[in-house]
Amino acid sequence: MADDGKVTWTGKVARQTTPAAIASAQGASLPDDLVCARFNGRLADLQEPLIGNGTLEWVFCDSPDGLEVIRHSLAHVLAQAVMGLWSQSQLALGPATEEGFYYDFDSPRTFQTADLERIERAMAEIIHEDLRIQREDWSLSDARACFTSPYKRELLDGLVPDADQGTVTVYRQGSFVDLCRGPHVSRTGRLRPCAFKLLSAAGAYWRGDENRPMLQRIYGAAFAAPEELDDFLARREEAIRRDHRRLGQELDLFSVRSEAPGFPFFHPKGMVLRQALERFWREEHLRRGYLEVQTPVLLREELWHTSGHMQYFQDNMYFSAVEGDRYALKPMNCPGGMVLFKRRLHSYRDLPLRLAELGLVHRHERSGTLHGLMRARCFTQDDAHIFMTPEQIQGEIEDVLELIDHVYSAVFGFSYHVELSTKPDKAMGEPDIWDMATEALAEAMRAKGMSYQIHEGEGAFYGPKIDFHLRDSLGRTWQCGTIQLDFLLPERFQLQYIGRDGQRHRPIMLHRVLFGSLERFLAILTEHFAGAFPTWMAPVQVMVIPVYTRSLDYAQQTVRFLNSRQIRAEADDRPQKMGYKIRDAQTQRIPYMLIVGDREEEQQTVSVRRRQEELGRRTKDEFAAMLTEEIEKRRRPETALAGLSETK
RNA sequence: GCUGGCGUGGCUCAGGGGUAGAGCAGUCGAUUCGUAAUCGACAGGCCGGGGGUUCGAAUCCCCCCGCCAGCUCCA
Repeated sequence: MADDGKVTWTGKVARQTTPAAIASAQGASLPDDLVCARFNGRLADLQEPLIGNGTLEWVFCDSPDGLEVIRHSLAHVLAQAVMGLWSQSQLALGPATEEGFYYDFDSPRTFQTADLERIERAMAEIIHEDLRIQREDWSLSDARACFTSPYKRELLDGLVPDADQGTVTVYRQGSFVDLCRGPHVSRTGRLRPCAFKLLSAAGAYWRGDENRPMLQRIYGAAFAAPEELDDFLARREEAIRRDHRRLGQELDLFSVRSEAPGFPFFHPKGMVLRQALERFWREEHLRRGYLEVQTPVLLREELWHTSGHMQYFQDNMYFSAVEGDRYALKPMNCPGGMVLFKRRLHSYRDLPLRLAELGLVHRHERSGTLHGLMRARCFTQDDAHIFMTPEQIQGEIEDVLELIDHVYSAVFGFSYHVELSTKPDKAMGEPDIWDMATEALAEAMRAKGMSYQIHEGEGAFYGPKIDFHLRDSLGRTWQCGTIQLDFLLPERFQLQYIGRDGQRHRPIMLHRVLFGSLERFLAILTEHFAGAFPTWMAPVQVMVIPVYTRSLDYAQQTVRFLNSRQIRAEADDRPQKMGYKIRDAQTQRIPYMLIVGDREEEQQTVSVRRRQEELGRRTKDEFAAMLTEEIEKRRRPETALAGLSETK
């Protein structure tokens, strides 16, 4: 057997032959990193009797499948450890996850952070004992008799037992027995080279249903090697350092206060970021034939009946009553766009009509879901509603796809993937309309040669959508842009245009956002750049730092010079040493520092420091020209990791 | 919303029945210094809010509010 995982074995398998036996027959002892086997495409334990002929592949711990099995086995070790410590606990479920594993318990013990360490030690002991992990086939009735936990019972009831044998698989390690599909590593000692760490304990609903009991879930991270776990933990630490709520505080960008939970306040510096983003957004849209509009935030309730929001979105809406009239705060911009389209009769010559709006929407979000700017109760959608004829659908979708690609890839340097979200359970309109709209979106993506995944049942209530998920510098993905094709709202609002034939026709509408939410996009950028924004966005682009107090006049003169060239520059006039001010500017992620002392003043130059890098002396004109170009081209830092958060 | 944890000066945190502390930031003064923290003084808090227990509560108990993690939900 080779250790590269590619070696396969093909042949007739006698009943009761196991992968382990085959490996032994090949004359090798089982290597430590062999996790399990894949027999005819299905994962199997090393000790599992194989049935029929087929191809056997070895699965090692460095493969995705191998790692998943290891994590799953660790979940069992966790369960065994918890049962050993608190035997009154009942087991629910414990699968592998993206980075590790978890197990859900119903336990009289409320797990505390301090317990995690204790559990970890118990787990290490179980691994040290090198218990055999035994797979067993049980009859359904035996299983029912053994597993008294209501959760296991429910799982048993949901299982369709093998039609002939009526058996379920059970795994045993020492005194611990768990109902499980498997596969698992053959002995707990096989987990020894792996690295794991228990991360947290928190509540989780049984089967993810908020109407069912809440269990306690213990999360762990696990990797095949200690270095990978270290990497993972380091990435987690970095994510905490970059958290936009923390940077929002440190860089004085925004805050959410208890006076308005979920409704963010933007500070002057945060406002500069917003405006930079908005200016950029307007440029891109005006260039592409969009017209900007603004629709009211508060509209009469009647309108929301027409749009279907009262029926499908009411739980997320805020209401108000004045002079006996009932109003709703808009949770979406589309109905306002509809009203605008209807303000007069349109000709086919007006189409496509692209109405763009930076619209502030309000949605009631449950308190536990709020998360800084990422999840707020009001946010600005960078919306557009494109009204068009059927023939224009394809071209319009393609144009939006291009716009989004330009902004994500070229300007911000994000990679992204695309999903097509289809009809949800709670949806308005007929299935054939949905099919038509979904197909049109798919067709546009095919025409552009884009690959996409299907996201079943995740569409909006009025139409299917294309979702854009971008990947940030820490490898996390965020849903931002969407394109939604809507045949229903134009119908409900009875939109019309006069066609070339002189007859009235119904337009079709495209909803789309690019950033999704301006606030959330800013949060993503904050974390992606670790607060070290590209110069064109930076709240303060240049900090002029006088070396001596006597240099302050020259520093202020330099600031005025830069301000007159539309550069956001400030002078640090505090009576502090230069190093102090440099450190401060660095901490504030200001992209450029200009050091000015006697030498600079004499020659009318500035000493340029770009973040940590000294660029030497330039004339003021040279520096301004260089910066203006960088700003106008909206150049971004070499890597998003530039100017990191740590203190030297 | 649910489960658990947490709320002490602008920020980060110590104190856990005897009446409030540090560092940073701020103000004032001294220091004139060349690429990541100069020194000193001063000022700043009804210890999230409301009830209760107690001679006495930041500290113990109850109820609210907010924040954090996870679940559920989502741009």
